[in-house]
Amino acid sequence: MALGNVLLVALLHKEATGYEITREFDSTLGHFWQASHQQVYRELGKLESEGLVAYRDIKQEGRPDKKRYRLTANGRSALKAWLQEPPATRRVNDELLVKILGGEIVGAAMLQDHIAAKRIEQEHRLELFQGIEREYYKGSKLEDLSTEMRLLYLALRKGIFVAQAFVDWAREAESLLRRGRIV
Amino acid sequence: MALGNVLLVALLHKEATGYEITREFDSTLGHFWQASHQQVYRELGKLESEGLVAYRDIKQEGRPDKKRYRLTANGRSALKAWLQEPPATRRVNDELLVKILGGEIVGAAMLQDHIAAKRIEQEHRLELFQGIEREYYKGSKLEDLSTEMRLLYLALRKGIFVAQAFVDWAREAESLLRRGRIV
DNA sequence: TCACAATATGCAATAGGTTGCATAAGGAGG
DNA sequence: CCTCCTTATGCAACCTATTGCATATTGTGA
Repeated sequence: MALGNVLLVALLHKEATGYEITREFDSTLGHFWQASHQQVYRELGKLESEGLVAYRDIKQEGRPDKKRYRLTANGRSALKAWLQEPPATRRVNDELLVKILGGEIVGAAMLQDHIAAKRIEQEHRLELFQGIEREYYKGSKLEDLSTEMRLLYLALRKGIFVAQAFVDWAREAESLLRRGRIV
Repeated sequence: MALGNVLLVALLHKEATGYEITREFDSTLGHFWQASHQQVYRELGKLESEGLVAYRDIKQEGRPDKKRYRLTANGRSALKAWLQEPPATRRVNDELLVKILGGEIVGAAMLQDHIAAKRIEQEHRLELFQGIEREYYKGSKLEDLSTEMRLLYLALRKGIFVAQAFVDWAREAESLLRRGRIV
């Protein structure tokens, strides 16, 4: 039921259509959770049938009506119950590490390529996050921002710490491989 | 097909039964990839039907025969092809961050609890990894170890960097929450 | 002695996620 | 003018993963 609860969080401060929520999964919310538009529509339908969200139709000519969803009182209390549960532990599935383990049959150069590609990805992420930090959080005091923005700050800092750690590790690993110390 | 390829990596240096591979998913390999015994047996059956692994029966009295699986030549080349593909990008699903985003309705104390629980988990991980590093890698030179052990060293270092970053972030976040700076 | 964990396999049902396709109109660029 | 992108929804088939159950023996601790 995790995705359902993520949708409830997305509807916490505003009403939205499935399409708008999908847009959010492509931007900010996508750094927390990812879902396809098919998943979003299917799950919104399920939440509606359970009475956790309700929608009103927005008439449109020539195309299907929009459904603008909002949280119901039941939805709000179901969300609260979920938020109070300790977060579930996710299964570890680290394809890069598995590929490193098979490094003997592909060689050091291939491993360096794989690691460098991920490092560059994380460097971009890091720059993006640091840019957001400078733009929104470095000028003003935390107290002057909305609660939502302050909570986002915690999440942003997590992104920065973890991305930086990955980049640091990748540089070390690439250097060891380059110097022929591993394979 | 990711799990299938992980099983091929597990069979790279040795033959093994489904049960033995499941044991590995509970120990070292579990830090890279996790899978249940049901998944392992099902996937081994599929790999066998595709000719990527083969087994010979080990007779046992009173209980079902063991199947000792080994990599075939086809399996080895399928694995090589997979190892050369750049690792797929995993969907982001960070339940803790989503719960932080909903922090307004549960309050600072609950968020601190959730973050602290994850921090303690990562602190244990970190201690475990640092223990392994001291035991296997601090005494001897990297060159004196097997290739497999050297590759494991890269993975171990990743675990240390990432766990440390999480712990550092968690301490910062807990401190901000404790001082009432967020909610 | 009795219960429970470990060894060793596997099926079935359900839940969750991916991929492909379909519809339909307006606007932008070549 | 024609194609592609964006807006806006959704079904169906498939693949992957989880949960619950089932079997059968040996060894260990209470």
